[in-house]
Amino acid sequence: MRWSQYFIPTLRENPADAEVVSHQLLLRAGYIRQLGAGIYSFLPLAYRSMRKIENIIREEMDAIGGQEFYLPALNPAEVWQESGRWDVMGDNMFRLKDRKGADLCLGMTHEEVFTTIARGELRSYKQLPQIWYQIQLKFRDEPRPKSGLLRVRQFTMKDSYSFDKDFEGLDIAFEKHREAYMKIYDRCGLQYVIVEAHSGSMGGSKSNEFMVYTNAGEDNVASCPKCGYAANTEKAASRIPTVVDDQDPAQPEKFATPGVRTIEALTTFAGGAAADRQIKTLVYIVDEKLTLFLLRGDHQLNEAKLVSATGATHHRPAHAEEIFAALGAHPGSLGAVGVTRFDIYADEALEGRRNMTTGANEDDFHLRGVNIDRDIKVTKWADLRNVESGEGCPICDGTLRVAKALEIGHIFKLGTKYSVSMGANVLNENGEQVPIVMGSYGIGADRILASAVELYNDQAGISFPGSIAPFHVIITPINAKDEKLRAAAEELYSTLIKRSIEVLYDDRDERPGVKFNDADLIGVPFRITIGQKKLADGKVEIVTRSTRQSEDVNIADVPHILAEKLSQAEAPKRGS
RNA sequence: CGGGGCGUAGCGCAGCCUGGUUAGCGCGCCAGAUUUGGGAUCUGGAGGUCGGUGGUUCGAAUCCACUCGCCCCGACCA
Repeated sequence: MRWSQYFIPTLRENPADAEVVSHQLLLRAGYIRQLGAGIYSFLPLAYRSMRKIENIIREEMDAIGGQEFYLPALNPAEVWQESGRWDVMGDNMFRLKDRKGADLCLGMTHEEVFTTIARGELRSYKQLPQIWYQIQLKFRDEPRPKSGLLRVRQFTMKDSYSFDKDFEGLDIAFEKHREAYMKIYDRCGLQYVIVEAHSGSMGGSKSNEFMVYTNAGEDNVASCPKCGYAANTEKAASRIPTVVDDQDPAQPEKFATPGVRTIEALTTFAGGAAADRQIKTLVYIVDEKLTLFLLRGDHQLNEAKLVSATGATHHRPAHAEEIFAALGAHPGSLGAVGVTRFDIYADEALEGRRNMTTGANEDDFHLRGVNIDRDIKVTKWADLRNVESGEGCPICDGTLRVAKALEIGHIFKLGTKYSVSMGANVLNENGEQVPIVMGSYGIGADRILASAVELYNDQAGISFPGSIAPFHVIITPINAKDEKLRAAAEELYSTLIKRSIEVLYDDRDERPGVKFNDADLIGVPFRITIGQKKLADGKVEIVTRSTRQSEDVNIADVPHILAEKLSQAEAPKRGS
């Protein structure tokens, strides 16, 4: 392409409301423009990169036997009602009515639609296994779209679904996807880590997320440098030192704690207790029911773990009035001793603890000498605690560190959740109807683009990996009006096109500085600079964007030197 | 949803508090000239219902009310 005829609206300054670097650079480099909150237009450069990403995904999915479909984004309510997710998805689902008043929605994911096809067409175990996929738009009415392409309401996802006759088959399909995903991210040049994850509204038993470490991410990953354990903190476990308690009195003792409202305040209050000798009582409304959650005073509740423990569809912290009505005290004086009317979930770190201090459910009073086994009627013990940096690895004797990360893919073992609720069965070898065992696997293509920018940028702009850059090379003649330069550039341009090298030719009549800066900004991996002096010796300059290194080469050698550099850049390298 | 902030030319901003001629500045854009190895210079131009609606006032970008949109911080996910 000739730059003068191609639409690359670069910006000199950062748009004011872009915070994260990928958002700033994609805007400045003329890749995207915003239409609304979490809604972006992809301009030609971005769309070229997106197609490359999609094709890499396509090739790797095809390589594991995936078959590409294209399903509707517009879905009738019925299929979602059958699976039960019409209600579960809540406000995150875009809903609409047709002219007859029938309920429809925009697909957030496609388990339901694919399962509809499976149950209609798959009859026998002999037709299994199947891996079906599509690359398509997903719509999610996010509570808070943010960070440019990182969190949007409409995005492109490769979603695939595996159908097997049994769980052994699912294990194989899951492993195939895991391998395929690794190849995809490797080919896209991303550094990533695979972590254990929380399955959320997808359901199912096991899931892995593919994460890119970046501060722009919204997840936290706990990892052990020693043994390689890695998990989303929504799921992560950790090892913490046991606290040895003193002998407790025969029964809890109530004592006045005027004005003490926090764990912190009670640690310094005369007659109080250290935070790890306190029981923190949190009150949530879980699927309409008021529920208590107990943690050690110095621990934080992880709400994803709350969901895992309770199986909740909806949850929120209870309001102070609701709490007072239920327990007779305000936050700051709450406890679970003697409470029987409500479910009580207790964190495993509290097991066996005694001589603890907690609220007395009477404002300005606490109880000490509490023995959990004796004094509190725990409904269920569960892991509720948020893992923190510096805690012990659950697998080895290493130390965990917690870091921000962005989710770029997620693979789930669904099991029979959808096949059972929607009636997708096949006949097995014994002639029995059995539910198909399913898996579901997603990759956000837009997030691959954005995370590549997060990972590969510098002061001057984007530095895309060769495999997903919109162009392989840019030709920059120093002076558009110099006939010799122009002729050399034109000739090189058509030569490279003939060699199938994707070339952008900056034929604009701009000053060299403008062209160099624009070339750096948009992130083309190689630049060929053609200037008078070197051209007089038959030479041009090849500049590598990522390293900023340049070398002078004979103009006739450019095509094969470039071809070599490009094939090196394309070579898959292990990312994690 | 709760909390904070912002809407003035394509982009970045000033003006608003304390209402008063034709609403400014930088960048970008158009024309011409001189320039051409890291975001040139000069000259001359184009471009704005000041997010919207209603109100107060002789007079509103400016004050008031409502409303829409966007960004950021906390609970959701590719």
